[in-house]
Amino acid sequence: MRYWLLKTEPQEYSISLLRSEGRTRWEGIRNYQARNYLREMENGDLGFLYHSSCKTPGIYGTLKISGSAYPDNSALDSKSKYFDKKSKNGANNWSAIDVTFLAQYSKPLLLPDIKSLKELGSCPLTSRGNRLSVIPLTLEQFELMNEAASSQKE
DNA sequence: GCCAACGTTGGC
DNA sequence: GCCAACGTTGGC
Repeated sequence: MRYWLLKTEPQEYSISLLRSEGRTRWEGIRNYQARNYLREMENGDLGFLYHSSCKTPGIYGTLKISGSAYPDNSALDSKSKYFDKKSKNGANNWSAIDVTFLAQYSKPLLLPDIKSLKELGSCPLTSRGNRLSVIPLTLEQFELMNEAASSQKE
């Protein structure tokens, strides 16, 4: 069992949309390191949903990985915003995976609060210039952040 | 294989 | 909107 943090911009795909849909395809990853992490994911892994590029970046809820990675066909679709002209059927560089909604925090754990967790140790989320959209976490990091998020007052 | 130019990400 | 940081591209 592994633990992950998945980034999305709320205007792109929000926690409330994931909650209403229940399950979605996590597609459009166009970074090799992030893609490699998608391929390392296993059914039942747990993750956070993080919202970036918004007024209040932070962790908004939890999700579960469903199944394992498969080809991201949006790379082949010239009408898709994720189209990659270098990918072809049979030579598609990119992967997608399904995720299932678990919970939405009543109050998100915002980035300044995450940075204040000294026990977090080194994490790509809080290191300088972080741009990775799929981030692996240790069990300890996951539990620390989950408890910090769950124990927040309204 | 180096590295400058360019594009993108993401916090502020 | 700004800008630092980073990944990718492409000429050599």
